[in-house]
Amino acid sequence: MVEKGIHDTPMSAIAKAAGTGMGTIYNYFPNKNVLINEIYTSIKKQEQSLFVNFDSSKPFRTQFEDYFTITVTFFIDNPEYFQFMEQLQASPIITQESKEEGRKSIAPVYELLMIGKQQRIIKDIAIEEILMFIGGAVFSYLRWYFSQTEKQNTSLKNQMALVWDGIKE
Amino acid sequence: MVEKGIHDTPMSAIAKAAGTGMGTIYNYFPNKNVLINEIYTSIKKQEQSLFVNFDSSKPFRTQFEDYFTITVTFFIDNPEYFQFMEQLQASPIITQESKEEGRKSIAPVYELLMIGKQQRIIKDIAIEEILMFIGGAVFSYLRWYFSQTEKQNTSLKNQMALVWDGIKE
Amino acid sequence: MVEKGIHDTPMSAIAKAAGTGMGTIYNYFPNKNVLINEIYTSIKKQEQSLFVNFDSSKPFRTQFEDYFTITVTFFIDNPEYFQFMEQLQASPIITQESKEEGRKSIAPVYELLMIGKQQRIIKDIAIEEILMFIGGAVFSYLRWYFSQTEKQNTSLKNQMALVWDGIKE
Amino acid sequence: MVEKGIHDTPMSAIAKAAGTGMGTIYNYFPNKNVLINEIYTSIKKQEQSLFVNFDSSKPFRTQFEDYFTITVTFFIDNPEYFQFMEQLQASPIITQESKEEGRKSIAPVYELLMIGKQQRIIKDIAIEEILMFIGGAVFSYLRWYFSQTEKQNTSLKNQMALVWDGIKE
DNA sequence: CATGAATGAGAATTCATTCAT
DNA sequence: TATGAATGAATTCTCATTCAT
Repeated sequence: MVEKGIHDTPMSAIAKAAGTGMGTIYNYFPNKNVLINEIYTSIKKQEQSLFVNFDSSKPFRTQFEDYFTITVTFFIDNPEYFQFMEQLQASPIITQESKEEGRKSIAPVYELLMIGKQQRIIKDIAIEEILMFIGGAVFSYLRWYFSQTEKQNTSLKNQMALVWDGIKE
Repeated sequence: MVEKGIHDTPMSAIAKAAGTGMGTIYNYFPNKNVLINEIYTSIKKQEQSLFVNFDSSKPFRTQFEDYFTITVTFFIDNPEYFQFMEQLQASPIITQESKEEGRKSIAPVYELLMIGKQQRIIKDIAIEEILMFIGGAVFSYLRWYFSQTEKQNTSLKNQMALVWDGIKE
Repeated sequence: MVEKGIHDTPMSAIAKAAGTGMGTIYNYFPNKNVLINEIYTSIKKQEQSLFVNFDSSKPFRTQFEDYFTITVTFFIDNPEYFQFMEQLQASPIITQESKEEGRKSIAPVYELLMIGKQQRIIKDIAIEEILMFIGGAVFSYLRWYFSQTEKQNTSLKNQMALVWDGIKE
Repeated sequence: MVEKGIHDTPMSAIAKAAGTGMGTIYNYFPNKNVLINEIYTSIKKQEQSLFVNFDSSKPFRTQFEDYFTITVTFFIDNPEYFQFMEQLQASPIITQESKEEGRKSIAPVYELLMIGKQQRIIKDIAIEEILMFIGGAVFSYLRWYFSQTEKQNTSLKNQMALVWDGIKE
C-alpha cells in the first residue's frame, strides 16, 4: 500500500494485503478515507502505548533520550508505518479530528518538556515549537536512516546530540 | 490544487486554475505525474536560485542564518509551495531523478557545512545527516508557523537557535 | 458496435449493448484492443467448431462445397460477425498472435486441400495461395450478398462454381 | 498513417507525413472523414486512369489478364494504397457516395465482362457478382503477396489462372 | 458476517478542429 | 495562404463502493 502511495493503492489491494475481502473492510470502515484516518490514529496510539509506563524518576535527559530512542526504534521496526506517516502527515485526507487525536500520543512528551522548561533544563521556547522541532528531527533521522543502503543506526547518538544540544538551555 | 491534495485535484481543475485548457497542459507535459515532478523541480530550482550570489566572506554563522532565513522566507512567501512540498516530499510520485535534481538546490549548503566541519565550527557528523536535520527543522518550523492562526515569525530566531545549538561544535 | 465501426463505438456503448456496466468489461478484458482481439478469435473459434465432425469419407468436391456452404451460411446467419471481420481483417489492431490463432480455424481446409493436391484434383499451387483465394471468394460473395436489397442466395451455387472451376486441376 | 491504422493516426501525424501544417489540410478538406474519403476516391481514380487507353482490339482473355496484372501491379507499386484500401473497403467511414464514385474505376472492366458474357466466353452470372469475385481475388492475391517475406510474384500467373478458370464458360 | 463481481461516477488522456499570427 | 498552439468534447480506463450470494 505504502510503496506505491496510498492514492495509487486500490481498496482491492488493501483487502488482499489484509488477507480479507473488500466487502469486509466496508463492514468496519464506511469509506477509504475513514480507513486511512483509522490507520493513522492507530499508529499514533501504538506510539503512545510505548510511553505508558514511563519512569518519571529518571533524570530528565535520560527520559528525553528514552523517548527519542523509543520513537525512532518504533518506526525502524515498522518501516511501513514510517512510510505511511511520511505520506500522510501533510495530507488533506487526515482530518483535523485525527490530528487532534494523534496529538495525544505526544502528551507524555509535552509533560516532560513542561517540566524541563520549569526546571530551566531546556530553552524557554513555546512547547509546541519544540515539539515540532523534535518531531521533525525524528523524521529527518528516519528519512536519512531509510535512505542509507547499509543501515547503521550507531548515528542515533549523533542525532540525539543534535537535538539535545538544540533544545537544552 | 494544493489544498485538496494533488491527487484529489483533477487535471481539469489544474487547467482552470492555470487559466488554460486541459489539452494545453498535455502539450507541455506528457502526463500528470510528469507535471507534478516538473513543479517539484521547478520549486527546487527557485530555492536554489536564492543562493546564487551568496557572500562567502561573511562569518560562517551568518551564512548559516542567512541560508535558514532565506529558505524559510521563501516558503512563507509562497505558502502553496510549502504545501506542495509537504505533500510530495515523501510521495512515490516524485521520481528518483527529480529528487536527485532537487538535491542540487542544497549544494551551496553542502559546501558551507563542509567548511564548517573542517574549521571545527560544527559537529563532526555526516553532512547528509546534518542536512536532513536542518531540512527537517526548516519544515518543522514552517509547519508550526502555518499552523498558527496569528502568524508571529519573531520565533524564527528561536528556531535558528535550536538548530544552531544543535549543530555547532 | 459494428454498424458505426469499432473505432466509433465507445466502450460505454459496447457495455450498454452487452447489457452490462463498463467496469464489468474491464474486469474481463484489460483494454479495448484486447477485447476486440478476443471477439476476433472467438468468432474464428466458432467458425472452427463448424468443421469438427467433418466427414472425410465424402468425395473431395462434396467436402469442399460443404466447407464453402457452411462458412457462408455461418456469416449469413451472423451478419454482425461478417461486418466485424470485414472491418478488422486488415486492421492493425488485430495482433499477429490473434491472426495465428485464427488461422487454426482453417486447419481442416488446409488438410483437405493437401489431399486434393496429392490426388491431383486441384491445381498445384501453394496451398496458402489457394486458401487466400477461397477465403477471398467467400468474403466477396458475402459482400455481394449483403449488398443485395433482396437477398437471393440461390447464387451460392454460382459462386461455388466460380471457385471450384478456379481451383480444380 | 496506414501502418497504425487510420483511426490511430492523428491529423498531426498526417500533416507531418504530408510535409505541411495541420491547418493547411483544413484549408482543403473540411474534416478528417472527408479527407479519408478523398484519398479513397483519389486512389480509385488513379486505378481508373490505368485503363484509359485500353486496347479493345486485343483478345478478350488478354484484356482480362492485362486488367488483372495492371491492377495488381498498381497496388504492389503502391503498398500504402493497398493497406489503405484494405482497411477502408469495409469501413463505415467511406460514404455511399465515395463507393459509388469508386465504382467508376471498374467501369471498363464492367464493359469488358458484358462483352465476355455476350460472346459466351465467361459464365452467365450477374456481372456484379463476377466483379466482386475478381476484386476479391485481386485483394486475396495482394494479401498473400505482402504476407510473403520473400516476394515472388511469379505466382501472379497462378492466380490469374485461378480466376480465369473460375469465370470462363 | 464475509466476499468479490458488478457498477458507474469521475479522472486522465487524446485528438479533431479552430483561429490568431 | 500556411501554420501549429490551444482547446474541450469525447473517449478510455480506474476504482471506491454496493449488494447478491
